[in-house]
Amino acid sequence: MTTWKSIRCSPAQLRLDVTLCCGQAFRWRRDEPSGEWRTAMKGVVWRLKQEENDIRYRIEMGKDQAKKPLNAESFLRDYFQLDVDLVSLYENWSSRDDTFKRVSSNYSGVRILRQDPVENLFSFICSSNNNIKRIGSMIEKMSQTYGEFLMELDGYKYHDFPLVSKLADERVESQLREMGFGYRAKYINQSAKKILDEHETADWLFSLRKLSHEEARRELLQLPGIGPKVADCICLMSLDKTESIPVDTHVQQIAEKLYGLKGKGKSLTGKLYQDIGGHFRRLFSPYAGWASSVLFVSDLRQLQIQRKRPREQ
DNA sequence: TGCGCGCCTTGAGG
DNA sequence: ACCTCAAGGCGCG
Repeated sequence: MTTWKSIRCSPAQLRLDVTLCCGQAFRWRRDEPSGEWRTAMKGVVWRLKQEENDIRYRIEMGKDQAKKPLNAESFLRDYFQLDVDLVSLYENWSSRDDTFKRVSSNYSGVRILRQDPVENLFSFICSSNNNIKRIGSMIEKMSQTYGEFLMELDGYKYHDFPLVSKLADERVESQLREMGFGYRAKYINQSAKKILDEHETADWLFSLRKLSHEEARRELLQLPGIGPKVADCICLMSLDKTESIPVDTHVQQIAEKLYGLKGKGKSLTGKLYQDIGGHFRRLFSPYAGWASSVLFVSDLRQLQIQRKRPREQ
């Protein structure tokens, strides 16, 4: 039986509410009324709660899931990259850029997760021309359908994220289409097949951590449904490329409104994509991707609504 | 090679 | 009812 334990960690170093629902991971859910954040990973259910100076945590295991030993604390330290001192980074970025200083003051504790590349990759194939809310429900359906069932907790069924081999099955494309995935259904199925065909196992994805940003990016771009932006998301969020800057519509708007960077038209050309990334890298290196994610969060209307909720009652 | 354009699915919000 | 937009990618000219 597991019990609650805690890791010393201030909200300035990590804010669960913003970090877990700002569109980098899509399977965390807030449980009410406990206020816990819950998800399934590595064969167990994770329960987290933010306290004043600690992150409290515990894991739940199903009956036959004591297979492999799992050090929960070291997993969480790795997943949240707690060795990275976020407070120092904010100070550094703020000292180098007044705009960041002003904008970030309302968004402390926004941290890049070190995710599983498989989940990260297939989640972000779903992200194209889509919104965070719907991406979340799509990933949820995918996990319920193809991921291993772990256990039920408080009436909710928890599944691991699907194995690549499950997503490579012939029937997956039509099934995902029926589930409302649209044109992304084909990309998911084809990318899964291609990974297994050309690289034997999904371990290949983890091996990209050892490559440079440019090399890893070039590999990812070979997969269907993965363009420059999604490749940079994967590089940043699961492959340790801290300088990777995914430029989406939000980052583009911030670059234009707050930093005066704009192209000739309103479309995001390859040149503008590189200019924006280059500008932020000059400002915020070597953790430029982390800094740009803070700016990204500040532009999310979805979060601004959520932030007001607790005060209204 | 680089760029601009239309198209691709769905569903929430205006 | 109709439009736009949402962490875009692809194929074409």
